[in-house]
Amino acid sequence: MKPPSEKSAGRRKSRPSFEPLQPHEIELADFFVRMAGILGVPRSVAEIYALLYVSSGPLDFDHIQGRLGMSKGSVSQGLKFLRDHEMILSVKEKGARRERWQPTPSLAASLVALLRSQVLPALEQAQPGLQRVLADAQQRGAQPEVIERLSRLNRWNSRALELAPLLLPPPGA
Amino acid sequence: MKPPSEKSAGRRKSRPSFEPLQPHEIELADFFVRMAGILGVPRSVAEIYALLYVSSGPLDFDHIQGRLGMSKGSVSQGLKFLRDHEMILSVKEKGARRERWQPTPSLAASLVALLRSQVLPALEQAQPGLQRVLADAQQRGAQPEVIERLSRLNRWNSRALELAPLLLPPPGA
DNA sequence: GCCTAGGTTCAAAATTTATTGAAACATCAG
DNA sequence: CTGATGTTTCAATAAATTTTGAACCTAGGC
Repeated sequence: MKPPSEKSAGRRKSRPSFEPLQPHEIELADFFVRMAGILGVPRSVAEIYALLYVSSGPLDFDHIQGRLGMSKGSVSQGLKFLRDHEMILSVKEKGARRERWQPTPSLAASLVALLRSQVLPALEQAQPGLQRVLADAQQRGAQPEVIERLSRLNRWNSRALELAPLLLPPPGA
Repeated sequence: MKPPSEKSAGRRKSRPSFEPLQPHEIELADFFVRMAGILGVPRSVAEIYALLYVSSGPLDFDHIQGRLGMSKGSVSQGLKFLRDHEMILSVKEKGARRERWQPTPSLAASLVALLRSQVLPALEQAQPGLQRVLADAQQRGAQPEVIERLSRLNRWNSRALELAPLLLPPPGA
């Protein structure tokens, strides 16, 4: 209820008002959205990443929300996803309360981390089940053709699990 | 309305009645469903593939529908998808009307074809857009950091397009 | 402690995607 | 041609996923 004592001396508080995405920004966002779609990553996440990717400096929460015109919830969840997959970094300025975000230096590394997080758990979880399916088939005296298929599947799974830590190292390298 | 003249001499016509999936079949289906999910392939498609994969001989439309308990439409669309991506082969017996299906010999090749069909079009379609975004940034005198990022993205896209036909050859090899 | 800027959570709403089933189509035997 | 079998199409429905927004935390300044 109290009227603002200062007009707008530099720290605006009420209506930040961000401009909508420019055509070139939209184009890049479309690209990221499409690519993300292949991996099942939601549109909002791709949009956030794209915005950070074309922006010169790190952006804070409100900028992202404002420029993309998306809800707080989506921005929060999107940043969480990108953080969890090591696709963005926070740049905290000393004495400042807000965090500001920028893309991780290597997009390649980011993608690898992303794939890793999707494929690895599936492979690991499948391991015992696949072995059981093969054993079962052998026990039942299934056709050699089927046994062969299931064996190959098992070998693949094992090899993939062995190779994974080499191709997709967690922290060090 | 006419009563069956023959009891069940071998060709049953009214109630084929297929048995539901066995535990070991379900386990394998779960694996394929999970993996397919990563690539955005629908559950029903993965289930069909899994069933063909554990089955000894080729299966016809009705068997697939019956054992998976899914609708005609889903089976038809699923088979179309698998056909289009060269993941299954039809084995037509001479004189028989129905087609019978079995998985392509190489699952690896199938997966490659699948990836190809998802990623390549996206890369191709993105090419001009990405170039435009980069040109735009240069023209606007954007930060060197941003220019560098966009350049790298362009180089990647180009290289991926060059490599694609080598890694993922369409017919011959 | 108390207040507030900054951010998270999560159930409900909106949107997207997959599945169904009835009608249309195709192909072959007679 | 006719009738039956085998398959595809596609609008309607169901299911899964994403987005929203309001309530709820949390840390830091006073």
